[in-house]
Amino acid sequence: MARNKAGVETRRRLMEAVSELLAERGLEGLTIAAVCERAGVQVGSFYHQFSSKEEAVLGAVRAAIEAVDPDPDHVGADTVAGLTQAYVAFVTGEPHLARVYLRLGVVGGLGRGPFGEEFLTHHRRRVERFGDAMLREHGLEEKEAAARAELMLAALNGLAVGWLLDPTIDLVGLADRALAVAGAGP
Amino acid sequence: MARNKAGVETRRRLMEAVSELLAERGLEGLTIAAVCERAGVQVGSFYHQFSSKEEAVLGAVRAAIEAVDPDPDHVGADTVAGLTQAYVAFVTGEPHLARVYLRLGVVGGLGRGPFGEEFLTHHRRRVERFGDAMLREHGLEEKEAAARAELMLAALNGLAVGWLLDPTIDLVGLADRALAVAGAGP
DNA sequence: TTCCAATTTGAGCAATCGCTCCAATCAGTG
DNA sequence: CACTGATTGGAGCGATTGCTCAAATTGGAA
Repeated sequence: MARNKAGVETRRRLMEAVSELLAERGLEGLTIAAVCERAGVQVGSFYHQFSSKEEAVLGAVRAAIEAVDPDPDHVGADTVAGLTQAYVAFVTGEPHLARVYLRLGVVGGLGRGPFGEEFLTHHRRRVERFGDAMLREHGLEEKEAAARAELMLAALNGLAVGWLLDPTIDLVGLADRALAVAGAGP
Repeated sequence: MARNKAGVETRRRLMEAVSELLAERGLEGLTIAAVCERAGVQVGSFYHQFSSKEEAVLGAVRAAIEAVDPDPDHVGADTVAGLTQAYVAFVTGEPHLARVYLRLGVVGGLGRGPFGEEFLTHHRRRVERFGDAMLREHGLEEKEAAARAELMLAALNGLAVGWLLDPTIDLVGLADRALAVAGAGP
């Protein structure tokens, strides 16, 4: 067995190249030719490993989405502040991947390809975790916590969009302000 | 004068076709050929009216946004509630164009093509109008009003993203909530 | 009517892209 | 070593795209 040792390595290099180019050029600029050139591999090899461009991208996207998650394994309890900070850290730390991430959310949507589904699932899970944390920290009824969580996450996503567009805005300060508002409430 | 009567009509039909196809197929599926076919016009005529595909798309999105602008001519005074309602109306009334609009914001950015610049300019003007309205309605110092305006707009953009992704969320209710919070403040 | 600038036409260019195909090569296996 | 399936190389296909350009047409202006 193990007759595919070389194939595994090629696949890894290709995935790495996809991630890098996704960060550098976005989804638009990602071409098979560029991926193969960076991976030091020919087109034929790419299609021996992946059935399509989409399939390869999806793998890299999943990795980018998981990078947003401060606690991928669901151990320990989230805090609203912790989740907020993690999100801000992701956006400022990996702005290019954040852009791709948000782009999948905007372009995608229900029934708009595998990207949208993937993003939606992740989005809902994050809202839920924000809601749970709010439920835990402040004594709120479930519906109120859910609404605040949805709004809080919307504010963070919107701030990320704004900051990617115009890096001079005070992302951290505004996120803190949103956090304070979400805690106090009307 | 008025030697360009026919040209004006052609331009109008092309813009209409762009809007329709943007709604039907999104930015990806928008081709010059399809636009021209729907407008009943040849490709050459398109390029006599617009210098590029980008310019046409930008015009269509701009028109859709201005269609719901409560005060397009900058006379009179905006209200925070009015601006908020206009944005929600745009998103719910023209969801496909709203998606394109947000997409321009996410994909674009400073030095990322004409789309980004345009979006940024528009975004800043909107923040300013929100800020002015807040300054007028509540007695806030300028910096505080600006910060609240930025956060408010971020929340609206984020809510739009969320709603486009998952139309079951209560966009209107959450926008109202954001409005209330922005008015009350910390 | 004559004129001319605005407008329209539509074939076609140049570039790009995802992907196919098959021969050549490589490396475990028996 | 010989065998054989996995892997690689790379030319190139077929389709699409945004856009150009020179010639024809149109219709107000004088």
